[in-house]
Amino acid sequence: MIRRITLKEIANELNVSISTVSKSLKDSHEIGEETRKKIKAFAKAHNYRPNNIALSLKNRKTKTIGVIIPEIVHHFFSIVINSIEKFSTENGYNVIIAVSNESFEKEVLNMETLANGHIDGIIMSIAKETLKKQDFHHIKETIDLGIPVVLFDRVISDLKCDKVIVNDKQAAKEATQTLIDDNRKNILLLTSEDYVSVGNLRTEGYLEALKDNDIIPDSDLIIKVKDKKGSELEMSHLEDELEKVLITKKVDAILGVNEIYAGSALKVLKKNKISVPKEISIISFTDGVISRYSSPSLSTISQHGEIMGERSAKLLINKLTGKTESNQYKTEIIY
Amino acid sequence: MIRRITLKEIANELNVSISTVSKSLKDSHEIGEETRKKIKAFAKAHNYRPNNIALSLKNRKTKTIGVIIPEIVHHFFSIVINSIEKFSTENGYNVIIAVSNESFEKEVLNMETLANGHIDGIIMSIAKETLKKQDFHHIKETIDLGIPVVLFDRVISDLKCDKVIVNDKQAAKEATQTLIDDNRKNILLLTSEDYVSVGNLRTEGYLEALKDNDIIPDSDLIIKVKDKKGSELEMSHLEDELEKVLITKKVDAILGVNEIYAGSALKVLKKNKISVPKEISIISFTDGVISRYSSPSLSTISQHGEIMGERSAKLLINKLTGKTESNQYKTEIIY
DNA sequence: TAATTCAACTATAACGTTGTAGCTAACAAA
DNA sequence: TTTGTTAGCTACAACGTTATAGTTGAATTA
Repeated sequence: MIRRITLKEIANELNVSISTVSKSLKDSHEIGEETRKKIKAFAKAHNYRPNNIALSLKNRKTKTIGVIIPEIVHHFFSIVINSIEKFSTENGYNVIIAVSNESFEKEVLNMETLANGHIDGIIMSIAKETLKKQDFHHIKETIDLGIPVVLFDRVISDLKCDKVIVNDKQAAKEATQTLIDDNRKNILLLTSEDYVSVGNLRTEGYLEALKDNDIIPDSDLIIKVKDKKGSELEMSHLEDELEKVLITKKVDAILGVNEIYAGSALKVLKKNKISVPKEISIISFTDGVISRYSSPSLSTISQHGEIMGERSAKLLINKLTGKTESNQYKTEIIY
Repeated sequence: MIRRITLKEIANELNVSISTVSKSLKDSHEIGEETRKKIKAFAKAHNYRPNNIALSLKNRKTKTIGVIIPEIVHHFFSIVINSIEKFSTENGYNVIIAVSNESFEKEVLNMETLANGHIDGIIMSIAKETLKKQDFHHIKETIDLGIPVVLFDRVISDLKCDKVIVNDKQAAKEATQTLIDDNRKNILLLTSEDYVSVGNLRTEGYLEALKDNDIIPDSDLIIKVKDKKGSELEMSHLEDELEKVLITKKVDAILGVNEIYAGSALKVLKKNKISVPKEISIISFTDGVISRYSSPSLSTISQHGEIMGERSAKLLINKLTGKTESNQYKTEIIY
């Protein structure tokens, strides 16, 4: 086991001062060429690497970005992380991951840990429970400490930070319009509870499209899926409810606010031998793999995970490198 | 913006020395109770948090684990990461993510960055290209620096580190046996090229099971999928080949070494109106979501991503905390 | 010859901690 | 009175780095 060599050790070995070594390695002209060469050769031979922790302490910069996401085993979020990681690495930043598991408490804890630790800034998507509670003190405090934050996808508006969102309302509206244009007017909406802003916006878009086409929304056709962490149970519940609606109501299209819901719908339709998309057409927000392997394919509305990750990372890194004013906040909308 | 308060600042405010503050906050009995109380109250009021970077420098410990994986948008790996993150957080460690994208060069780079940076140890799964090259100098060097490494899933045996693997050979053998017991003796194997140890072991298991049952392996029934990064192309190539075999050969079962291959197979079978599992049964190694939403469901062999992640993290943290000898290496096999 | 300049280096402080050793005043023991 | 003990504090070094402000000795200038 070979411990990494330090400037001090090099200095001792070569009988010069630490400063001389430091400056030589930085090719400072304060140091004579001969000495410089000798020191650089020695450092190279001993595979010298500066200690990044010491540098972090000195520069008050860690070159590391913290990412807090609600889930990691989730196609959309894993795409975003991948994209954040890619862009960050290209720009000399490391990425630390923290998972809130949709829990408020865990999110607060994650935030604390990151804010006290080895990171320069945070990219996050807010947990469902946090959105429900509407308690964002932890985010505010982090921002107050001078740690830049970028929110993506699940965002709240009154925080002093950059944001990256999909124009969910517009996208849902357009999707709904597509269905209507296809002469499908009995559109079942599978959405989440109201406190999830994304689901909410998509519902708004859906409603707006109906209104534009003078269709009166039928509340029986809007299923708000209750979020019971256990998800398995949640899904079977959704499936039951769905089956009920399909019997009592005429439905010729389904709009799902995420791929899990749409996947469940597909399953129910198959079970009931309803042909897709002939009898019922499904459109879903997704970035998932599911649709790729289910037949028939679902029409999908991309959530642009990749763009989202890159934009978020770019916004944060621009703040960190001083390329954008630290007191000016942008909201990027991805169409 | 409020900068975090330091010991020095507290000391100045209260007209005591830095040592006194440090000791008070650690409840040292060297300091009088009154002074201690006063300092603790002041620190609390000003929300004092120790600077973890300074501590890292002093203690030569960062309480951070680096993870290098070939891909992140991948169900198996995302499960492993999730599990690593969970276990690590519970034990006071942060997790830094690096993605090799199956590239040797990127893996070496990742390794370098991590080894110079804010981490105490590394958990990794080796990139395909690295396995192909059989060049592991970067891993060796990291280990030589005294940074403990844990390998999972894609492992090579002659490195001085802990390893966590699935008993792939055994699992494949058992799966194959199941098929044979079901009176399916014309089993098509969809596997990867030989340098991927996992695929290789599974192939071995497959062959062994055939041998045990006195079935002579038919090389036409073993499709080794060439890995062309682009994956889309790769898949359509696989599908073509598969279709060809299905025409020329009798096949009553398919064993896929991963879920992507199995998914493709399923697609082809559907396209050709071959009923699954009546005419052809599919068994696949996977942890994926795909099978959950494809009908009929694939029989799957779990890769135990969760257990794998946890075991890896546990092995590493045990090394880091000195619970296990630093020069003793374990290989854990998950059945 | 004395003052000036300059190249080539070194010393020091600082980033925020902590542990060890050292100091001081008060009191007890001899 | 002198010595010893102790409580309660402070000073200092160290972790590894860099930027700023010195310090040399030799060559150049007046």
